[in-house]
Amino acid sequence: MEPAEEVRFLILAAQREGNRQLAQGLRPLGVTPAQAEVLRLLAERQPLSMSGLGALLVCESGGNPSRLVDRLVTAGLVRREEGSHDRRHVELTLTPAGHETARAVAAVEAELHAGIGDATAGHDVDAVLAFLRALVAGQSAGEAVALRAGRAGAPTGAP
Amino acid sequence: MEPAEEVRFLILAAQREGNRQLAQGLRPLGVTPAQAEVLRLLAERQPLSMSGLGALLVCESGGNPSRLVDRLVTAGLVRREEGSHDRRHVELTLTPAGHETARAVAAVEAELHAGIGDATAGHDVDAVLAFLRALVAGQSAGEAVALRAGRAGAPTGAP
DNA sequence: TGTAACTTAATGACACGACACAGAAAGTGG
DNA sequence: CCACTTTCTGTGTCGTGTCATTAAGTTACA
Repeated sequence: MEPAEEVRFLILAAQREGNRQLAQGLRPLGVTPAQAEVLRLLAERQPLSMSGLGALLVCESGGNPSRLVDRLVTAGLVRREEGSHDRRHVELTLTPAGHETARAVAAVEAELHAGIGDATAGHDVDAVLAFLRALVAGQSAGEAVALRAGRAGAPTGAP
Repeated sequence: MEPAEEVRFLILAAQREGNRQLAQGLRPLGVTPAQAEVLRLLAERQPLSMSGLGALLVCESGGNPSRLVDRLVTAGLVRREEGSHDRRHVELTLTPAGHETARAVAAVEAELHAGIGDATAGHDVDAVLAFLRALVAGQSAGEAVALRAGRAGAPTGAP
């Protein structure tokens, strides 16, 4: 199997297994991995509009996460209010229950990250980070990661 | 952002963008990335049972890909026949149209792999492969990749 | 032989994830 | 003030992914 193909399949496999593991850890909290990402993002950058949230989400690269947010509103974790000076905008904020859940999510994520660190001990993480950053440079999901990691703007070759 | 977390998000981003790109390339053929994986697998290892296929698929790590195969049967690309000596088994084979589509899929994949090679030129692919293999070792999707790549059996630490 | 355990595939339920389209609200030119 | 364009959000549709359950077929074993 050619290297690029194996990279592709390994990335797919890692995403699937990581997601499955995260979903299992989050199940007691009653949220899914995608919902958890919204909660963590709001906890850090509240308030956000729908499209502002969409630009920062790594899942759901394209359009609007309306339906994703819908379920969080229904679950009582997120508040959705009309913007005051522009009624097209929506102001998304966490409810107290949402804050609580976001803290629990952070704990589950920390556990997962520790597992990743253990499984890959002895490997050159920086080389892997550089490789993956180059792979997703200039694509919307890649930009979202760059924004989240504080490497905003032009990450590699996009002016 | 802590390294393990960035690895997690970059893997998610890479999977999403890669899938989007592949889906776009496959659209003229009328198949999705998941369906393409089935076609390529059958082209190489025909015939396969439903669970045999499931064990080799990187997408859909868990159970049986019945519904995935269903659509390929409906599209006339895959034939599904009852096993002769065990009627629980199913024999999956490609139709002539399926063979034709599988060849076209291979061309689209080659294009994607070339793009991956270009985007990551100058990086140490072997280090990345080793990292990712360690990350998914012992998990079903990881085993599937190991089987497909010919590194069957105990890939890293699983006896 | 007869039945319990196991394997295999199908299916129901729920939540994504991507695309395309619809519709309201703000800004813009005349 | 009125059409026109742009921006932002909501929604329909299709195809996964995952888990749990069901049903049918086969094997093991008393």
